[in-house]
Amino acid sequence: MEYRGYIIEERPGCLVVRNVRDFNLTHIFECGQCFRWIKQPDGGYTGIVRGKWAHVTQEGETIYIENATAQDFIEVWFEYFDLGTDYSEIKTLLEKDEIMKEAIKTGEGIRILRQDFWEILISFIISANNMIPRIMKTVDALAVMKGKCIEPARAFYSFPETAVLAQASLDEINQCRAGFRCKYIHRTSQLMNSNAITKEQLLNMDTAAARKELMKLPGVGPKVADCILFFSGTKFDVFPTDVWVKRVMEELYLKREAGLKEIQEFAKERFGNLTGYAQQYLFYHARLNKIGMTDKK
DNA sequence: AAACAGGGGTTAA
DNA sequence: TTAACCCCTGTT
Repeated sequence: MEYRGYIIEERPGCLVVRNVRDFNLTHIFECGQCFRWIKQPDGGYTGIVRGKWAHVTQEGETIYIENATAQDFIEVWFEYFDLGTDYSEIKTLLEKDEIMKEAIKTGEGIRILRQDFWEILISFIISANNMIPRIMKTVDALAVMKGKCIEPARAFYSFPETAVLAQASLDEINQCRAGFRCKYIHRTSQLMNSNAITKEQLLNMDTAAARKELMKLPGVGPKVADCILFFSGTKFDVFPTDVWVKRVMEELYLKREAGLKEIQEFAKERFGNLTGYAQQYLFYHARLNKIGMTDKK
């Protein structure tokens, strides 16, 4: 059958999706936006989304989603992989910038996953001053501790519900080994459980206000707030500026050291309302090619 | 082998 | 504006 431009075919235990463009599993899963997809020996990735696991592989413009049905595609995967968005159009607009053109060449198959707001919030609190393998371990530890077991044979656990984390004691949260971030997880969970902030509220604010609102949560500063807004599909004109993005902007664009505010204003000027996507291509490009790492402290 | 640096920032001073 | 921060891995 056909669904919104994609040809989908149900096979036993597996879904085949054709006509998938601007899509590269490595670019998507290794560009730092998600923490629950693990590369497998067959080159595919196994991940846990909305309480269900899936294994995804790709051959050209065809993707195979193991443990998914056509109905799952319509209800979950189409949106999750942002398949309704034309990334060719985004890239064409950004490629007018010669530097960006290079960055896009590196990560041409990046797509911004539409991830769960609550899971992204906690995941990016954990990401502060941390590295990806450890963030992944910590998120998984939280899931094992407080999520639901969805596949005993492979120890797959869903991300914990807000109410469950909110009820956990700080001592319990500490067992996920997130260190000084545990107290942020603890307090933020309680605030979120009493609906301190909802995604719907943020959608109705402008980006600056939404950012400010998120930063009221413990453990959420400017960078983490931008990541939460972007990777939860709430706002797209943000420019999450971590050390990599700072370095790549300084090296390729500004040619000097620059502050956070300066970089973000420059990005807004240069990339308009596509700053989020621009940031993601730059981040992936900078990390893969270690741009900005030479002779910088 | 034991010490040390530093990591996809935030907080508190 | 700047140091401390949990934990862990990779480096001296």
